[in-house]
Amino acid sequence: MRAQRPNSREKILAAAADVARESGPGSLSLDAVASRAGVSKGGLLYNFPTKAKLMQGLVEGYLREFEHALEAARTNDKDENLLAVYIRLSANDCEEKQPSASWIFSAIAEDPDFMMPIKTFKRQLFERLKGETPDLKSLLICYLAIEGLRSMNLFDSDVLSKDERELLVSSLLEIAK
Amino acid sequence: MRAQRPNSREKILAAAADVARESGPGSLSLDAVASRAGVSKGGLLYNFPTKAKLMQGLVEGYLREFEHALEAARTNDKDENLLAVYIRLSANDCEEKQPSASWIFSAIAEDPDFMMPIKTFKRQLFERLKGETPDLKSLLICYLAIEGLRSMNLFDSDVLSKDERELLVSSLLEIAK
DNA sequence: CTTCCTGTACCGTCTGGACGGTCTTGTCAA
DNA sequence: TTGACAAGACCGTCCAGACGGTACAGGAAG
Repeated sequence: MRAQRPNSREKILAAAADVARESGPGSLSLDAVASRAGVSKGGLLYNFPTKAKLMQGLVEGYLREFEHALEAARTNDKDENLLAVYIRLSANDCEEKQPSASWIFSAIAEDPDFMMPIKTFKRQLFERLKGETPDLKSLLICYLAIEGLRSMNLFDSDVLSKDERELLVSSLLEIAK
Repeated sequence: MRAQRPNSREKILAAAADVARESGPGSLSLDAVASRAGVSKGGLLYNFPTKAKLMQGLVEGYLREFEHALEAARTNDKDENLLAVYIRLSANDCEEKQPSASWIFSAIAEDPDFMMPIKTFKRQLFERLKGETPDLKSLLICYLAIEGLRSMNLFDSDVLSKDERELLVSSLLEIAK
């Protein structure tokens, strides 16, 4: 299953994300992705035999990346608790002006079931956090606030100023400590 | 501009929301909406000359309803502060198992610009909250956590149990006080 | 020879929307 | 009271375009 011509899949995935962001989530057509990736439609359909597989690939890549980032940040700050690591990592993600994952809307429009891996991933993460965080109240507040931050980033909604965002994050880290 | 056959517009709007929820946001076609509303396609296009107008109608109705609900809850608990009212109202909205506004994904897929009224509305609401809430830190945490709750409801993601949700809300109300 | 692609031609389906016709309702003059 | 008439509300049909997907002939590289 691994290892076609090394980077073709990655290029296509990146192209799909770009198209979704720039042309709008509803305009994620195979032709657009193919031309953006510098690949013919036949080539695209060789790597992803169907549009559903493409979406699935996007979701899996997203989850894989997040997991890696979390583990990396974890081993970096070995003394910090998991919740704090998660807060910092998410805040970093949301720093980028680019919504970074607006292809999610394409996936949902295509079929809401594409979100299922993400949902179960989040459930597992939350369970893990519950196991490692002593105070449930603090966890709930921090987790939900981060969820809110991610949501605002995803919807490209900039109601918070930079200062406010920083104040929020530092407050959450205080609570998580 | 007002007053067609009294309730035809409302019926169509409700039908559109139903179709989006049941058939998936990507399957919100005019035919589906028309048949669901018990109206011919011609009749639908008479009320909403274009699909964009339909989406616009959904957004406006959503905002109008929310505003009314907020004002109503406000006059009911005249002594409570705005943030607490907002928290309670949002928590109530998120109680429903039905995502209630999953047509939003349809609108985004159609054209992300449909979200602009919602964005400016939220910005205004946040400004209002800032004006009426003494402690910025509390406001940020509460507002973002509620945003997170709304996001989870919208994505139909049930990582929180009922008890956890209630604990969260009571904690937020404590902070907001 | 196999793998990985390119390029093109094509098909079936769906969708937004334009269009002309139809039924209903209100208005007003005689 | 009645009949004429116009505007409003809605129906059914049709169409051009876009899209996902298939099929197939080739070509370059290892």
